[in-house]
Amino acid sequence: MNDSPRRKELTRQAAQLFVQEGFDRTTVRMLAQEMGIKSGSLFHHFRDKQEILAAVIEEGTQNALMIARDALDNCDSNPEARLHAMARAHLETLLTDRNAHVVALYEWRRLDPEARDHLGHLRDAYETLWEEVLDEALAADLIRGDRFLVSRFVMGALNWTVRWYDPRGERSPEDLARELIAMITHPAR
Amino acid sequence: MNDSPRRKELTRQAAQLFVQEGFDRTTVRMLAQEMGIKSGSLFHHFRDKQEILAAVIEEGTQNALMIARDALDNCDSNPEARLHAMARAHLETLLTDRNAHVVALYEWRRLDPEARDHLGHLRDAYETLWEEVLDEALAADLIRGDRFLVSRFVMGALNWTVRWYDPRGERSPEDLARELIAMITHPAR
DNA sequence: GTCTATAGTCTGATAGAC
DNA sequence: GTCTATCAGACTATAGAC
Repeated sequence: MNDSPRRKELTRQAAQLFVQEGFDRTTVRMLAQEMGIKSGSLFHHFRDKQEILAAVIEEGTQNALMIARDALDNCDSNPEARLHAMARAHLETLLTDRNAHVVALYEWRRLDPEARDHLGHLRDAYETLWEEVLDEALAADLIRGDRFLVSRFVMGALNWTVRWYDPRGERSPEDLARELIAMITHPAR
Repeated sequence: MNDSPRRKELTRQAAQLFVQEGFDRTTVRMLAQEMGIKSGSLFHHFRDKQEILAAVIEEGTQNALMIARDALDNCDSNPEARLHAMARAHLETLLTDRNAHVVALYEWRRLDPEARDHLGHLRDAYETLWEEVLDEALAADLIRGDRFLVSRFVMGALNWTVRWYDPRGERSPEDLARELIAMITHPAR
């Protein structure tokens, strides 16, 4: 539709509800209430409920991509540092912001085919970034295994944190990143 | 309610739909059609939709627990063999049967508080099994790290396979288990 | 850009016949 | 144990006034 600041703010609020309740359980009335408007007014900003989901997922993936690129640009160039930067960036978008990126990962299946098609390249760009960093780690013998499987196992371990992580606990996303890297890397010999 | 063979069969069919569509999107009419009856008849077997979910999750967790115990009873007693048996059992209940255990993991949040309370001990028993096996691996220096984090990372890597695994592909659950163990273990030195 | 009002559909669940 | 018929409520989305 458009990408006014207003729409951006509404998208941000929708993301929070989608994480809390799940997309299917979130009604347009709940969304409108969260936004401080009536449900009818919502459809001035979004064509339908699907479009809200697409906006959230686009926002979440774009944001994750940006933060990951930033982190990679500002860390040491050795494979371990890059791996750690990538994992930390991923966890921070999932656990600190706790919003749009979670929706992108957990509600992807709810996108209709057209939206999935339109957003596929964004998702691919993010996954490619991961695969590059993992390729470097594999080439340096920091990790061992099949590239495809390693990337999926690592992403799984990271993405599942959403289910158990307690932000009020004593572990930071950075702690988690460090521990995961320690678990899967073979120290220099 | 009860646990007749009929109810067991209906539960099995419900599990399949819950995996395919998600609990929220699955209507009682869809469930009834899958079962070959009309929607009104469904409520002769289950009090309400919630009870169907609870039945599926109970079945899925109990089955996973049974299969895991079997696998542990019939494998070598060294920590690596036990870890492998556990991972393979977990993946087989998720990827081969592709049913109730997936629902137990992915729709747990949809249980109402009473059901969650009633099924909590089953879930705990299964997680305890995992922690025992991981403790042995940690004690043997096969894996390194914090017990809590290691168990969650491993379960995350395993549980996430549901999202990308293609049963028609060339990798078996056993292959996946072997590769995951290889990734996280430090070979004897 | 937001409101009120409501159309039209689908939902989980119940009642009573067979 | 299954059926038909239906209720009452919730749902997404629209129309038109302001």
